[in-house]
Amino acid sequence: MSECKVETALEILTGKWKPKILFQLLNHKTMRFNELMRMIPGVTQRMLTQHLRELEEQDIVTRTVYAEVPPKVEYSISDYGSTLVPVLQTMDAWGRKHAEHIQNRDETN
Amino acid sequence: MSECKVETALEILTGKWKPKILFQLLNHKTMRFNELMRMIPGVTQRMLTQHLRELEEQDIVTRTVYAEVPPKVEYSISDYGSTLVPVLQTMDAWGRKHAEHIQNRDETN
DNA sequence: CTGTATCCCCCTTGATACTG
DNA sequence: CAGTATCAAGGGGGATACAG
Repeated sequence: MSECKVETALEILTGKWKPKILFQLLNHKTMRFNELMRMIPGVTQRMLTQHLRELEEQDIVTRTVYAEVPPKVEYSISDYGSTLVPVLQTMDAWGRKHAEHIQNRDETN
Repeated sequence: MSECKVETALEILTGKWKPKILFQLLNHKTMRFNELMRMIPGVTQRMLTQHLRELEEQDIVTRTVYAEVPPKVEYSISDYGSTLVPVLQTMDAWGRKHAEHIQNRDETN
């Protein structure tokens, strides 16, 4: 690391619901708004909309609106967004090890 | 990713000054409090103390106090904290590519 | 179904002064 | 030198109601 761009990645992931959104979209490939609401316990319409908009603005998520009644909107990880997958996997793997670390530390008390 | 532990890693890195602190400690191996203050423009004593304490609590950073007058305290990345390095490198690498992506996107406007 | 619009609260951060 | 104490500000997030 010659100069720190970690924060650039953090900007994308920072937001209470963003990791959860990405997790859902990675697993289901494409999802509608209500589907995301159902799969992410506790999120409100307001926050889901806001975070999806931010991810869309950052080219991570693709938003597709179908001109139908009732409205239908689908979300998915963009091609560019998929470049984040290795990052997420690395963080996820470390997070698992860290959970063990915490447990070991607390057991020896 | 079977279940999302990305947030566990995010908890460690979340905090306005934490990436900067880790970046400095990785480059200099061991640093005193004032040295960190000088190398991190804009940080206040309060925030530097607070974030260092959190990183210490999470076993990422080691704090060594020397019983001298005037006081001398040294900070460094702990052995366990060094397991974070690959994560930081992955994020940093992606951050660089993302910077290019942004630039290309804006140039074509 | 897929959102907006308001209002409110809390938590992080910052500014500043003080201390062993 | 390496902090702590106190107070204030700002923004992220939540609750609720409304709309195309």
